[in-house]
Amino acid sequence: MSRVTIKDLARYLNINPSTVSRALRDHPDVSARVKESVQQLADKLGYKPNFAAINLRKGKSGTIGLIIPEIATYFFPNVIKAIEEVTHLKGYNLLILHSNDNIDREIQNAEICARLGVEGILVSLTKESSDIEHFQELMYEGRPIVFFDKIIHDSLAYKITIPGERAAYEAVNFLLSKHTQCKRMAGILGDERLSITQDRLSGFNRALKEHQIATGSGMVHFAHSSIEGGEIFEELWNSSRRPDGLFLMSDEILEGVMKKVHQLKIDLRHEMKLIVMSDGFLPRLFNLDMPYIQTSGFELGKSAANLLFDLLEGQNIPNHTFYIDTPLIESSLQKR
Amino acid sequence: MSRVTIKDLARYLNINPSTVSRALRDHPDVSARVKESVQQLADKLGYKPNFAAINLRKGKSGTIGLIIPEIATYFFPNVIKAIEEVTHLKGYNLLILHSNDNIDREIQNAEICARLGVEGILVSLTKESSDIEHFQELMYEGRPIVFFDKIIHDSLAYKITIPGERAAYEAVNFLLSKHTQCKRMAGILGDERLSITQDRLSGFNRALKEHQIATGSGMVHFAHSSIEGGEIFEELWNSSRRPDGLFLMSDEILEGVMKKVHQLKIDLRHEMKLIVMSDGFLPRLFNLDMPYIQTSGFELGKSAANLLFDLLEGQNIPNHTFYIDTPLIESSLQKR
DNA sequence: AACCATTGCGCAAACGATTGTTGTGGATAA
DNA sequence: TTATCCACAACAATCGTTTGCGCAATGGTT
Repeated sequence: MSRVTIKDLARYLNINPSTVSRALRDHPDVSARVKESVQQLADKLGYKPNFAAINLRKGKSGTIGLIIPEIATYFFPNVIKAIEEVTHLKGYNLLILHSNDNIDREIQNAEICARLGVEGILVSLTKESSDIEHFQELMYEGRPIVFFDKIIHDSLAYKITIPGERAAYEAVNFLLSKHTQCKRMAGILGDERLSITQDRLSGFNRALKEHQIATGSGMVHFAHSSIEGGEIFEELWNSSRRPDGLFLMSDEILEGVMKKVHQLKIDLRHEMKLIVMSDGFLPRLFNLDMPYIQTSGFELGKSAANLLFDLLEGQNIPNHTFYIDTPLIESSLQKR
Repeated sequence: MSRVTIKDLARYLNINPSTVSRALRDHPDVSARVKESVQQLADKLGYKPNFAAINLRKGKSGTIGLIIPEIATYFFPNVIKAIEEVTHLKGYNLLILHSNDNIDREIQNAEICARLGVEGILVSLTKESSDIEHFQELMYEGRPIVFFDKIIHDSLAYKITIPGERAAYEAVNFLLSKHTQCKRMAGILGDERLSITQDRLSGFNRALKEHQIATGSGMVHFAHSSIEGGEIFEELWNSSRRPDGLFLMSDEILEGVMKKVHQLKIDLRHEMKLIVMSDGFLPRLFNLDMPYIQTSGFELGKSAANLLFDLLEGQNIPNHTFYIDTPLIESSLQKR
């Protein structure tokens, strides 16, 4: 592909390719005179190193792989952006593999990472992933892997996620305590198979228990899409036992709920308090006086990428599990 | 990186690497017996081909590059998703390079594509890109490039974009004609440097001219951020010559406007008609009876990727400029 | 003047896979 | 029996770069 090679330069200058290589990499064994002439010719002829050859020779690819279950969501674009920023800073390239929430594609993607020789991998699992078997091989080969966001808790791997239990607890606790004093809490969560759903569910339940509210039937619902989230909200709203407090675990669910709110022309203010786990975009978009737990995809991506590079640089990191901060924003009206 | 190589298999079976290679690729020159034993051993030892070696030998990378100015927007996540789908279908990998709306990074990214030997490139330009000089070299080398969305019109390259002039014209025309009969139109557009802004501006002006409305001062504004879009809206709203029709060229601007609408508790319905160019997400989120021109990032991404692969497959494509469909949705309430 | 250390460069072997050419043994045909 | 052909594998070169080693000059030290 790239036209002019080191050999070409060498031929042209009547010197050995090895000298050209060293000259270009500023090796001390090469005289300044030669270095200069090589540089000049390289510039003139537009020499571009061939990465495939370098990778082959060095056994490195200068690339890190990012495997994500979905792209077009509230969360992942910012994750990608942060990761891209870090990898670029470190002089690496980013290969993005999309699993489309499909375990088979995830396995394929792990394969691709192996074949391409990516040096490290960042993974957010699909709903369908119940283990990380398919990454074992990569890990045996000593390639650092960091699992983030959607993870398997009881794995030995490095992982970094949102402290879902704590955050959900805090959220629900906020609605149940002094400020708002909700009496009848409900929650709409995401796919049951996801680690983040289970985390947040635990926190939700702990808060209810602590406030001595029975975690009875009909209080927790799982939505598998934004639309289903809206439908569940409608049912809750029309229920004879309409809750006065509602916990939503994600922006996707909030989206569904808000659509229903608009569609049914509901005025929530005096009827039902909402609290969400969100990056803040939707809450601030509607300019509602809504509390939320801020979950930053950007921060998570950044931390995951930094952790990966620490590992790549050979740092010994005894702790395998990390959490990022998730502040409670009491109102989406307050400026950040 | 990958542990076991063709050489290892060959040594183990006491045969030549070339035979192993052919056996694995099902070459007719290899007997069934040998093929089978090679396959078995390869499976058992978990042989994985080394892409760097293959790339080097074949001069191909199996990778296509995607260069985009921004990730976390309304538009690009869906573009990426579509492109990823197509490339995956074709058995290629996708390398995503982020220019962060910075011309220097864009040039860097072009470089990286060259070095890595990507086989084809998809590019959406930054605001700062005023030419495509930095892609010439890649094009000389015969690597197909497709520019999409944010392009340079008077370049000879392959390009595919939204028919912004037509679409904006249609949008404004819609507000000015029978249904709504707006009399005083204004427009909020994006960064003046972008091709898509200029396109849409032309369409806007043409529609005004055709309806014999002076395209006087104070009617067209350029917003460089979502927030600025909101501020311009506020000014327009409070202006003594408040427009009764408003054209917004993107979701980013609509976002800013809607925030203001909520913040100022404005009821637009009888005062000001809006029309937007949008992928439909925001209009449907608010459940407003809002017309919009649908601009689908997904469709654009898909078409761009397909065009690139047509080129890669050596098809002769005389036409260099393509447009995607942008239907007028008369109300965001109607189901799609 | 003989010696040693340094400097600067070439040589050649890798990295892992592919591929054109050559070689070998056995079957077939004359 | 001998010439011919085919099926199957081995050989070797190659992709572009890197790197350990060797070896000539060079210059400085006794």
